[in-house]
Amino acid sequence: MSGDIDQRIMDAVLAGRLLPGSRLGEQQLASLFEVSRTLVREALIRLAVRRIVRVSARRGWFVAEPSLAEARETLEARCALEYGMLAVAAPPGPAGMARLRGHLRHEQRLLAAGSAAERSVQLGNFHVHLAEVLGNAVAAEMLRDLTARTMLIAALYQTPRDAAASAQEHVQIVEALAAGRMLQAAAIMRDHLRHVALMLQPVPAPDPLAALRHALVPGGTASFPAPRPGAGRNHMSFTEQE
Amino acid sequence: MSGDIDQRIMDAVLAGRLLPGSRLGEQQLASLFEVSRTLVREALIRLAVRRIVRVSARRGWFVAEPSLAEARETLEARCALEYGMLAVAAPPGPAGMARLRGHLRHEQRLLAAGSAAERSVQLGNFHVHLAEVLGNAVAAEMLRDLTARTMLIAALYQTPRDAAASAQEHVQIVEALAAGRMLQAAAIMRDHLRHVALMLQPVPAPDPLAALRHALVPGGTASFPAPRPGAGRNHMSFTEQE
DNA sequence: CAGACCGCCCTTGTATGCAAGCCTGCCACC
DNA sequence: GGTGGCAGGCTTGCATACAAGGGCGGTCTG
Repeated sequence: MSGDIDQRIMDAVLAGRLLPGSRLGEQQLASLFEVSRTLVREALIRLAVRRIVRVSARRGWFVAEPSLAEARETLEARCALEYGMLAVAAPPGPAGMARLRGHLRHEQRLLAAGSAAERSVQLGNFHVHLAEVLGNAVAAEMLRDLTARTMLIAALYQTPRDAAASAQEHVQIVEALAAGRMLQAAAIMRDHLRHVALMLQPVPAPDPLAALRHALVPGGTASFPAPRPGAGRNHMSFTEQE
Repeated sequence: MSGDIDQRIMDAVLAGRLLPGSRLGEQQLASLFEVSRTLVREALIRLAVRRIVRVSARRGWFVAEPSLAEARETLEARCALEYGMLAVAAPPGPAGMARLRGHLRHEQRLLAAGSAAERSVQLGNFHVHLAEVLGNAVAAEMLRDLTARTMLIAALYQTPRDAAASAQEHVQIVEALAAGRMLQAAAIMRDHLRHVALMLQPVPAPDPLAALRHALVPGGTASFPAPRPGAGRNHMSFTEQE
């Protein structure tokens, strides 16, 4: 299949098994998947268009590391899209509401007993499902990519935000939807995403040069670029399941 | 360069030199650009992710022909995104306003003397520029693709809508922005895009089997899929400029 | 001993070769 | 004359071979 390898890599990213900056060697992946470099390369090209990976010419492929500015713009774009989606759309029908409520139950289940990665993924999927329920597959697809990028952003910049708080805001959105108050739902969504954006921390990761940099530049923090977590280090841990 | 071929093909699509359904043979393009099939193929793969082209396995590559349902969803997604973008963002600064006004002048110039294709492209670019002026490059990039897809949609379904009307609505949006009335601007944008959506005509093209289909299925129109305009026919007309 | 230079190795970039499938047009047969 | 089958050619799909470039380590020199 065509999108097979894409999905395998995507899954690993979403599950946090591949962190931002992880190296993705073409030959390495080809051996792992037992195909030629051609198919791996095509998959990586597709993922690059979606901004999940990036290629540094003749150096290698890496899981994307969105800059802080890009992170903020991504969340702002989500804010615009999802706010507008709710403000413009008609309230979902009973079937749609049932589906959303089912997803909320799923979220609660994972809050009680689930890995952090699972929780994050499903909290993101809420937004995709919402778009689908509102009848817009095109927006849903855009959100699928945007939420995936949000996972990378969270891995880089997000302080351990309480997943329960996110889930609670999802509940409020669904309640507003149930009452047919689309503008209220939109407003909650806007604040929800802005909350996430406000939680972004400029300092992305433990920095091996932190002590030295601090000693040399006690006041400013912007003089030296800080390397990404494990940039150049190999985070590969696919843990194939078969 | 990497995105070189992509852009050449994209330009041809935007200019209307490549219509929806046009065949894009790998070897044909490779000869034209004087590269191997590899690079052409990679470019086509990238464009496929962006939904500008599609591949039918072992049959060939074609310029995308969005279905009517997909067309409506694309416009609705744009509606959501652009409405939300305006509703959520802060008013642009003086430099941004100047840039928008400059683009409006450009539109007016093309209305007076410009090809239909040029007009359409620049009317679409207004939306991209707007996103950039509002400080969101991520949304701008999404809109770049969405407006391109809108060109394909227009080629398939749009009745000759007066370009002047669109341009006039752009003027109104910029005026609202200048007054700092973001919600008003958002509302105009929403209606603007809904106007376009309402103009979509279910019948995409002359259908050589229309008589036969009508004779066999007088009531329903959904039993037989209708072939796209010139499906299988070759619309290639790159008219290289060099 | 420190620093700079050089060469090897590992990476991606590009082209090409071969395999597989589909469409079309011809031919034989009914 | 019409219809079914078959084969050839043209298409993409995938693998592999080769080219080009950068990083790193060793070595040589000051």
